[in-house]
Amino acid sequence: MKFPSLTIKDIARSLNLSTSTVSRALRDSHEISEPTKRRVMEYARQVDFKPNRIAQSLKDKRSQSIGVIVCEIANTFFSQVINGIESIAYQHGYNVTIAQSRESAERELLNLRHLTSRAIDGLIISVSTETSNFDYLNQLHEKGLPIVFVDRAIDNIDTHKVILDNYHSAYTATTHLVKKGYRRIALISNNESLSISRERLKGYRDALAEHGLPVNDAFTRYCKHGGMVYEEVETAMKGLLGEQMKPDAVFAGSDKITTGTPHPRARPARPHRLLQHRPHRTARPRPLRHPTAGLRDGRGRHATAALDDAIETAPLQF
Amino acid sequence: MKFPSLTIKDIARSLNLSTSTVSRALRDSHEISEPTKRRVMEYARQVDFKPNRIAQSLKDKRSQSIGVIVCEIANTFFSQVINGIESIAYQHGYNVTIAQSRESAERELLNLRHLTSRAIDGLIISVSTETSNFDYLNQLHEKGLPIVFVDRAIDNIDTHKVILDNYHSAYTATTHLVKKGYRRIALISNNESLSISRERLKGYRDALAEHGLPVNDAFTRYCKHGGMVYEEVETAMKGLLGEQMKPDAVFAGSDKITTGTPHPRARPARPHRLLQHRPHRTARPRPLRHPTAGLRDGRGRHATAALDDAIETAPLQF
DNA sequence: CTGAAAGCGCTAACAT
DNA sequence: ATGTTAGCGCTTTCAG
Repeated sequence: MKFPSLTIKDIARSLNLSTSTVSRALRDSHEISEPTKRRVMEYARQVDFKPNRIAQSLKDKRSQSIGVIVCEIANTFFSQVINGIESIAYQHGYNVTIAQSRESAERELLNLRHLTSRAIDGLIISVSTETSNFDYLNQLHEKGLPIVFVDRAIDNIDTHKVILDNYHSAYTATTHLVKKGYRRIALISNNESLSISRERLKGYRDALAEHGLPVNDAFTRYCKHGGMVYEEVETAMKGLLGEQMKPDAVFAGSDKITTGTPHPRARPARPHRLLQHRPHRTARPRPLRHPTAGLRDGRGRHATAALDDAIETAPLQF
Repeated sequence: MKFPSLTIKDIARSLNLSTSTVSRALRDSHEISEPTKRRVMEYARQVDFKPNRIAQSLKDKRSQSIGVIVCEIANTFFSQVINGIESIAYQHGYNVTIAQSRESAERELLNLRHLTSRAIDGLIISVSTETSNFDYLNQLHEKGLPIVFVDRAIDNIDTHKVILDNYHSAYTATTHLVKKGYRRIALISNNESLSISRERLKGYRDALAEHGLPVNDAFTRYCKHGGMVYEEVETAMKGLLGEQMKPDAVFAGSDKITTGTPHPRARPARPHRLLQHRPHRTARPRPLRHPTAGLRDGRGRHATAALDDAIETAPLQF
């Protein structure tokens, strides 16, 4: 805050001590006598002294805050993720600063720059559907910024990732449709570049193949914005219905696509079956390649440990 | 971030200039010659220089970030509010740091202390159901921290508030039930101390009174935690059903109470009618009593203006 | 055990 | 037009 708040200097003056003594006393240093400590602590309590965290950050290059970037907060999935993150972060004295990419690679980059320049101790990110250039993230990672991916990860960056078992879930979903008797199962997927899309695609294709069904490329349609733009889902659906052999079922690759999938106007040979993708949760944390040894929290725990917790505990029920 | 990132000093050294010249050049000051400016800018771009915002904050006592405290992020209402806030904040170069009170006054206070000590330029808060002591908020307000209340406001603090027309909505809802022929309309309300509860209660009572129905105190039950705790809703409902003259309809005072209201096991004389409270939106900003004149954004706009925008544009559809 | 002084990175008043 | 210096609030050598 910018309004006059009292500082260590003020305390020092009032108590006729040096700032360093006050500083040390407040941090309960062993090199300060008990009486002095008490005097300082007591006085600090009285005047409700709060150390300026900004100054502390400048000094020891830690901000005690972690940045979170998701496509959209008002998305049940992500708001729950953020809930979990905030919860654990709070327990460890961390602040959470959030930003939305709105599925735009450009905004994501701007957010990234903004957050990192404001000094975050770690980053939790679910990349936007549009993101295809990972240079900046890679740079940050190589510079040692602890990064945790949620849901949408980047293959080439070797760091902690909390992701779903996309492959098997898609496989199971597709198999379900097959067992129900559907034969021409289409897939409306999120943007191709996303790891989750690729994995789900593979599960879908494998399921078809293993059940002796043909894998028709025309039956896979992509939505660049993951269904955020209504038209793209409509286009995908219309495209499918324009096929000579129309699909008799559609596997919608994600939430937004499901809810956005337009009701087909053209009457299909058989009513369409929309199956929402609800993968199981799997967490597979891997050791960080860059341990960033300097970063520890109050308990001496590695800073990234807090991030791990944050993610591990997030209620990823999708 | 804590890893070595280059500073103005480094640039100055490389370019054989003084740090102040570099600083001024980067901020496009008129007192720097064009050639020098270009040289500095160009070099800064090359090495991807990013000013340390922490240092800037320390200098000019502004953090360019606003704090948001809500009871819970994973609540459609609030996640949408936050969405709007982040969106506008982003446009104005502000960061958003969020914290959850989880309807606990204690956590709220801790969050408040944490956020303010980390220097936020403004606060947007929806107080917890539990909050009854507003001293700290008042203090902050009097110190000049710009505060905006969302949804749940505090009467005594005279600042911007974005609230719903609780009175009329409750009146309308109750009237609706009356017109449907219900006569013994109960109210399960959020905690009594909340302004929204009081206003809704008033609307409910007035509607009953004006339609010639008795206002029975036993027909109003409160949930301290606004329905976050399942038992409290159950208790309230059981209490109502335990009345000699059971209610024939229940007006649930908020989202969480609606969704949490247990199905009555006891068979009522007539099926219960749950009506969810969906007030219209009204924003009634009032001029700040403490203009905190020093606070301006890049465009010279008053800092609180940004906060206003943030709120004004938030999709408060409830 | 306590104090003086330097420094984190940046800005700005004050020289030149 | 550019450089010198001081200072934001805190921590931390380094000296007493």
